[in-house]
Amino acid sequence: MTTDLHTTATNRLRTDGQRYTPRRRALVELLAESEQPLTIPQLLEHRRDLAQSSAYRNLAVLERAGVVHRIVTTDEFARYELAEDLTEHHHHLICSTCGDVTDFTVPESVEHGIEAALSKVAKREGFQALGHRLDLVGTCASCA
Amino acid sequence: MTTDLHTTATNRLRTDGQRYTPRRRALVELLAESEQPLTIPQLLEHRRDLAQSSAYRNLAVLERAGVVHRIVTTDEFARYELAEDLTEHHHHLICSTCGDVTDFTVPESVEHGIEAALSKVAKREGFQALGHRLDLVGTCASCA
DNA sequence: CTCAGTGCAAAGGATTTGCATGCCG
DNA sequence: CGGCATGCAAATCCTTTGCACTGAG
Repeated sequence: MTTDLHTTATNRLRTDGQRYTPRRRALVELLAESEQPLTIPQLLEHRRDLAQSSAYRNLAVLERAGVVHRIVTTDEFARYELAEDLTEHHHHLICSTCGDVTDFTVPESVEHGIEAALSKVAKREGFQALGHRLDLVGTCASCA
Repeated sequence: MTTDLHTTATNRLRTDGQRYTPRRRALVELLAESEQPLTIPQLLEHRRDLAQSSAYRNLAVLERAGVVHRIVTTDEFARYELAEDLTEHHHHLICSTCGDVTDFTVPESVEHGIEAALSKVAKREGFQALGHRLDLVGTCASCA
């Protein structure tokens, strides 16, 4: 299961002509262990041996290969998480005060309703849908 | 109706100890006329007489006062739109290639399902919900 | 050897801020 | 007059890039 993740990562990188190096693997592991998207400073804090510039570069490579996903909230840092298809489909609680992000899921039935409505819109607009994003914005427990 | 918008803006700014100046009004008018969120370069292009720094400052003031809302997509610029309660509740089609944003709405029934599911999650997490955000991410007609 | 990956330091670029001036109250 | 709003230019700070070095094949 965990091996699968790294195998998938290896394959996707290879498709993009890239290698799955120790640094890149470290980043993927950190993201896999975390239950919330992480900023680069957070990643660097967990693994002091990672160089900042390489982290930025490697995350960009991983994103191009479709292994990780970059999300931008309102605060100054971008956050990274594993690509949607490597995790469960989930949504984000975004704290508008501190910018922190927490994951959550909604019932299948709600998902279906959303999907149906969205695909209708996409068709109407000539938009090629890749996925949707449902976030709940508010104030987290610690900022309240 | 249009007057209402400016009256509301005036009041919200006043609450925050701010004035509704001509520059600020110009920004609000531009956003109200547009059917999609605009970046600051776009705003400046429409009104060449606005200074960049003042635009940034005024939009920040307007955001604090709850008159406009700032959204960040994947491209380098932040975008602004009127605050949710000054417009219809709507969602965004976000092009992951060019970063452009288009508005759309979904049926009431879908909205209700979403709201119900989200308020349940919020309660469980001790999260104080301010609103939700549902975006469809993909490739727009002109980038396809 | 070759070439991608890495780290360091310097550069980029959207956004913010300092400061002098202008204007509303 | 007093203080906020404005414009210009300079400063900030996340992110990207140049360059020399190291390591895998």
